Amino acid sequence: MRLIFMGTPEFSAFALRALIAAGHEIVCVYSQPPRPKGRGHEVQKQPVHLLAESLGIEVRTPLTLKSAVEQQKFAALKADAAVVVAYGLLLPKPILDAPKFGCFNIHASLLPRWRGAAPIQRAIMAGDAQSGVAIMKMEEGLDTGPVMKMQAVSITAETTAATLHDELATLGARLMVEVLQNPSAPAMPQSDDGVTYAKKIDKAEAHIDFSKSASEVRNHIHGLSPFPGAWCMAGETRLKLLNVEVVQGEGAPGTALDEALTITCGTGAIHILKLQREGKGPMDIATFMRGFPLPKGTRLT
RNA sequence: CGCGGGAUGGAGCAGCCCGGUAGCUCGUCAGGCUCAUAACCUGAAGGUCGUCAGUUCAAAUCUGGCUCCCGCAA
Repeated sequence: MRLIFMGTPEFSAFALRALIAAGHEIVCVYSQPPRPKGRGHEVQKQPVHLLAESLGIEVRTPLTLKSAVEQQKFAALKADAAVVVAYGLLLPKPILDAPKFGCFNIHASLLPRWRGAAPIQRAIMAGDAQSGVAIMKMEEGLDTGPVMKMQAVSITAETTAATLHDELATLGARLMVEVLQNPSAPAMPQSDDGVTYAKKIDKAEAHIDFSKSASEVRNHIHGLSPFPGAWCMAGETRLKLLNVEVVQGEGAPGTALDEALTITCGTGAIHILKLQREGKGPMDIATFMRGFPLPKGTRLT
């Protein structure tokens, strides 16, 4: 099929690769414009932008799709369908209606739970037992369209935002390819029950609160791992905790019970498995301790 | 020109301020001890101290450029 692809981050890139591998013709890619970011505030192109460019596909980066001009340019592509994955712009009705079969979206949650911006992180942070991917036919509302295909995956004690992201990106890409084999198949409207919204992650949320239960602390850390990364202070040094496990133990919240960074929480304790100190790369706990010993009794705040 | 930390044997760090031929923890290899061990003992190998230039009798250590990594902030 002649497809328009609209996406921005790495999550979307998985889908773009899969669509191309499935033999679809990508006539144009829409992505968020390059923005100053990172150290030095250098202007950087988005992952999907870079991928499309390397494949020789035309890339458009409009600031909005509300203008009639952009809408005409979009319609002029005469696409069979548009695939939208974490694009970052609202699609006005004229855009949604332009492609022959409409616009299809990959969303990383079991809709209607976790509509919105950060479904992967929110599912883990909330302690959900399951997450998943939904392919929906897009409507004007925020992630409200009828679902064409949905598949669940389980969230375990080891799941982090990174692992779930990759798993769902791969799964979502596969499901989208399947849906496009029969784009006019019936879709199931979303239930009105169980609707929740996944708010954007606020940096202020990333500070670890050891007074919560061990499993809550773990969910918080894993949901934000590795980005933006849940953190705490060890004296003057900022530590980003990446992987932890819940273990037995009690004491004043935030206290090291041993030399191996077992830290007490409100109830129970966590054992740190992987972390990153400011200015350094991620490290497993044994390696970290060789160069940065934290004695028993150390308080993390 | 957003702010800042870092680059030292395979890994993680110290040493740099107060220049003088490199140290710690671990790993590796060999041997020993032990019923046994991620245990313990003994010994060994392994580094042009990121890179280029400068200052100096002498630079990991001081000065300047470059490359790469990371934290914050956006």
